[in-house]
Amino acid sequence: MIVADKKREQIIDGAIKRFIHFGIGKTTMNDIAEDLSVSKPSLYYYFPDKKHLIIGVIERVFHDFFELIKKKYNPDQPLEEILFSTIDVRNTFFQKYYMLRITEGIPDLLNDDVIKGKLQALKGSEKEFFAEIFSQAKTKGEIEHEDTAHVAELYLESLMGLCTMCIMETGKDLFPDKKAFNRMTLKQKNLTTIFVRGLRCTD
Amino acid sequence: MIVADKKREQIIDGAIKRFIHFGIGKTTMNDIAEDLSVSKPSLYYYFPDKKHLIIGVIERVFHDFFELIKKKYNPDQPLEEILFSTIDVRNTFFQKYYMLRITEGIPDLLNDDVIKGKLQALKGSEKEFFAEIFSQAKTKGEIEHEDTAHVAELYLESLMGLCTMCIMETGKDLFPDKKAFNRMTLKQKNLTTIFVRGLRCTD
DNA sequence: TTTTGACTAAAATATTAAAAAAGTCAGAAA
DNA sequence: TTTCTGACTTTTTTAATATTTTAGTCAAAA
Repeated sequence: MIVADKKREQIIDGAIKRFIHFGIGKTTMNDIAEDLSVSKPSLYYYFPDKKHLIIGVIERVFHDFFELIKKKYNPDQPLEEILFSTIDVRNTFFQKYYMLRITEGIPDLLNDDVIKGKLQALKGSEKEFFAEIFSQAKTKGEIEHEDTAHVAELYLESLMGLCTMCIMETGKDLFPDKKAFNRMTLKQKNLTTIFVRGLRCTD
Repeated sequence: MIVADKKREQIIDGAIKRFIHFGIGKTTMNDIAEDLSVSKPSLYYYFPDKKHLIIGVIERVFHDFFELIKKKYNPDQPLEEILFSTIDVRNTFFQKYYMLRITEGIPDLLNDDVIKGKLQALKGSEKEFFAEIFSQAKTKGEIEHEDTAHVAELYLESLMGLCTMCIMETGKDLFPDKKAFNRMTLKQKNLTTIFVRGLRCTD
């Protein structure tokens, strides 16, 4: 990694700190620049606009997330344990970076095509990784389902769906409290247990 | 049913028609009154305020929904078939009454305590009914899971979660198109298949 | 008991001015 | 040449206000 890239990463670090504390909408480029004791045009030297800085942040968070689940992944474990472990990692990240989600702020951040595409691609990567997990489990004879890519997609969407339900229950852009959060994790794990059993049985 | 109640139901009918077409937010009490060729105070004779008229609409829709799934429910069918049937009914209603969902309009309709309580109660009824479905399947020896109430809750939330994912994919308050809608239904059914198998297997 | 025209009070909307933030650029510093 | 900055312009948000629309009321009629 060259020096230039290092600086870029530092800016992303600074942005993340601000975003976590105040949310994307309430953070200005000036805030970030001041935190780093540089001028605003410096930021624009590394990022064409705020949107691309946000994309940098998103990429970083996902990258760290992928690193961690890959590091923790042990194909020798039973499938259920593997998935439980990823649920814990995912939810730790979810909690830590919750403020990034809050759409309040940038008007239509989620409607932006570039960001939508990026998120789509990252979701694709995650899907691929999970397809690999299910494939390995199939190779080990732990499950009997054919289309692992399809299964991975269904599984991930179900988990995310439960997560969204949890957020809606809490009430829009309120931070879900510890209790609601644990209930969500439990539900995700309960679904995982039934799901894994369902993949095991053929008939 | 007395004449008074009949009039009340007619008002709800009129409100539903408007709501379906323009959404709750864009519909005024005057609009509804004019459609029915009565004066606005007439509406207020039957409903203390707009909120209670909306509650009346919600109750009606859920009532019709429950009537239909109960009518279609045949305990002798395999569990999977029963659940498939309810998915179809649910999604038909979902599509028909989608405009009721669009929160755009009445600012914090979903944050209102009375409406929240009502929806909670109705969701509770649905949960109970599904717990009954799972209990019956258990009695028939089709599944082996103990806590049917818990299973019902998990199942329903997973389905709703997939639905929410579909809506988010389409993009906020845009009506999901036929294709996205069918994809959603398919996912819900695929999950159901795996879920039912998962309940069948003990280990 | 049910309905209404004419009313008030509250809320949504449109308008505008002021402030804040995004983004640019010529040129300095490394 | 690459990286950075002060001073600038343009675009967006925000705040303040006037205007319209809508919810909800009430005395009285059907």
